[in-house]
Amino acid sequence: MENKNTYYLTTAIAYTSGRPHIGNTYEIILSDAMARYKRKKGFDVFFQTGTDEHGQKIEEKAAAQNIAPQTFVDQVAGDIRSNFDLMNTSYDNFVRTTDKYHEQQVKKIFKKLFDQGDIYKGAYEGLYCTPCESFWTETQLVDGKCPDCGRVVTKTSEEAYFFKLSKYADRLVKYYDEHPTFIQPESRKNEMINNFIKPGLQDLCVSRTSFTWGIPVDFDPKHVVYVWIDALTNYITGLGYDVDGNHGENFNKYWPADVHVIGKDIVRFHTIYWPIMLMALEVELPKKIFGHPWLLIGDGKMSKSKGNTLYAEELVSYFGVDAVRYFCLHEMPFAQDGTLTWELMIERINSDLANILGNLVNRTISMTNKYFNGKVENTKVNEPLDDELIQVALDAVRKVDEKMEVLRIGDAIGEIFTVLRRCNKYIDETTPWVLGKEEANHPRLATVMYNLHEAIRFSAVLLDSFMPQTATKILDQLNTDNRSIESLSSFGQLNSDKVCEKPEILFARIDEKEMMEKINAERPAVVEVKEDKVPEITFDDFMKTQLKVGEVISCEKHPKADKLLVSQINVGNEVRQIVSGIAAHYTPEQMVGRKVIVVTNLKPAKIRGVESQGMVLAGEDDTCLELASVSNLKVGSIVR
RNA sequence: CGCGGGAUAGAGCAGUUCGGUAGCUCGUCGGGCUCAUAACCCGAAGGUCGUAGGUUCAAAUCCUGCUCCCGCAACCA
Repeated sequence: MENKNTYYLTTAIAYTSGRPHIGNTYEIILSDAMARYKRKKGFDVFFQTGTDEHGQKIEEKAAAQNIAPQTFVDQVAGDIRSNFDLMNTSYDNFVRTTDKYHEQQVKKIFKKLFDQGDIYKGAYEGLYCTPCESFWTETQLVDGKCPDCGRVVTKTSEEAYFFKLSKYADRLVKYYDEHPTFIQPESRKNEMINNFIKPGLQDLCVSRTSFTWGIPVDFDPKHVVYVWIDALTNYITGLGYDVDGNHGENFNKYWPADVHVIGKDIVRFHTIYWPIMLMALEVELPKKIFGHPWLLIGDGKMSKSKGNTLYAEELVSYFGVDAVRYFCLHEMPFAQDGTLTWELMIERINSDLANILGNLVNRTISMTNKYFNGKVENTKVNEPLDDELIQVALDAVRKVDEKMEVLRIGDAIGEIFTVLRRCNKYIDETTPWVLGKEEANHPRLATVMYNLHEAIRFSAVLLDSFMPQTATKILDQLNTDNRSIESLSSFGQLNSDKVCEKPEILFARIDEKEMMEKINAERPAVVEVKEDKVPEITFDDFMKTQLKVGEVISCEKHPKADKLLVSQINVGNEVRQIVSGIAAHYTPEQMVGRKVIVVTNLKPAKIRGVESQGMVLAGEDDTCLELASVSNLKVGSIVR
């Protein structure tokens, strides 16, 4: 195998259906740290990211706003790009699946695969509910009927193109075996083999006729290319891949990819579909797929309905870019989902960035100014005590590299902080303020300060891949331009024997209580803005809704759904059966006897097979759900 | 039995592959220091490793059952 000095890494391309939240942003921060580190190590790095801009969802969203899909994705892609830029990420190329060169190649790839027999025209068979225009599988049906409307479904088939995956299954497994680190973390490899490959790979549906916002199939224009071939191929089209072999320079130079960094939810597409596609195209396979974990907010996954979505912009506005980068990179476990809360964020900033890092730089530079007017000089009055500090700094260079090799980014940063902690301890051990009192001790003091500067320089050079702005600030303050990783090969290469600046606070300590008050005061405003967007209705519109007081006579759990309760409710002239999604908050016992407000003229519907004849009113915020209840009104009373 | 992940000190996590004294960071308490951003350094308390069994000289780690949590799916009239 040739020893190439290039390094190609990619993120997954972001779907342009809406504004990217911090979980989406996390992926590019992670990748950026890897890209920067490899560059520092001397690799010729090509770092690609981009946006996935086709599909039904986007077509619908654009239609809802009454704008062209292209206009819609232009806007969102712009938002995503500025989000990435805000985080100071150093991507070399930003691919959009609506880019002309990409669309052209996708068409050609599809044609080639068809011509060579890997793609064939078949029928997408399923159980179709005509009124709902939806396909369902056996298991999705409720009592053999459409889970949406309860009507009878018919076995229908729709014309579609399929990719013969099974043909390549053996080769894929062989590739896994020959490249044991292909899938990271490794646990996901077994998941893929056991769940998808062993049971036999199903042919993959690679075209759609149900929407038009996509790349048309050249030779059969009522089809558009479905997401797999469209999106995954960006990794090669972005480099200038050409089906006919007239590749761009970048493709010849950088392919195969060294690593695709992706979310753990799409590991399957990248470790099965994508390699098989490449085999069919006779293109080399990527070397590694890293399925990173998710960044969770508080207890659960981010969701707009919970109101716990966090955006990078917002976090940056409170804490700054590097603090957010630090948190994402350091606090995320390798294989397990990580948690982000405001409190944890503040805790890490105070403890790690302000106390250990910022304060160290500050106190060191202050002392240099105080004792030597900013002059740094290695007087080489060494004591055995110094050796440990020096060793820790040297070890860190190797350890960071080892951790980065196995994609343990959080652990790599931890190694840098070990050096910083050791520096603080070294100050305590050498007590510069005591040495400073006697002129005779100044040569020793100068060495102590030199060692400190040098150890800090080590840390800053290593930190540069993770917190570039901070690293630059530190090195500027140290007034050194010796910033290469090579300059860490031995201790003592600090070339700033001249001066250093007055210390500047790198990270201010945050008063948690104050900050939380500020955040809480500012954030609910966001929710209110959203509500303003709900269109006005007239009085007549409102009066179309009939609301009555009803009393719950009996209540039980829905037999086929965890979140639902089925209540029998007396609304005066009759008893209604109503299904409500409140099982997480109320037990059936708590429901019985309660007087609630019921929408009585709502069109009945089947929910998970049980008929619901109305709706019980309830309110919800981010922490609780509560029924709207009355106590004195008679059953059957009209509510307005 | 729909699929998958998880349960380790008050909080966030490592350790589980390949059994051998239960670890890190934050927080708490006590002490030291004063160069520094009420920062730094030292020390202490705090865990029957979800639960019940099994294998073993030895189990957080391997095996089996169970409970609870979380995602996906379904669904929120």
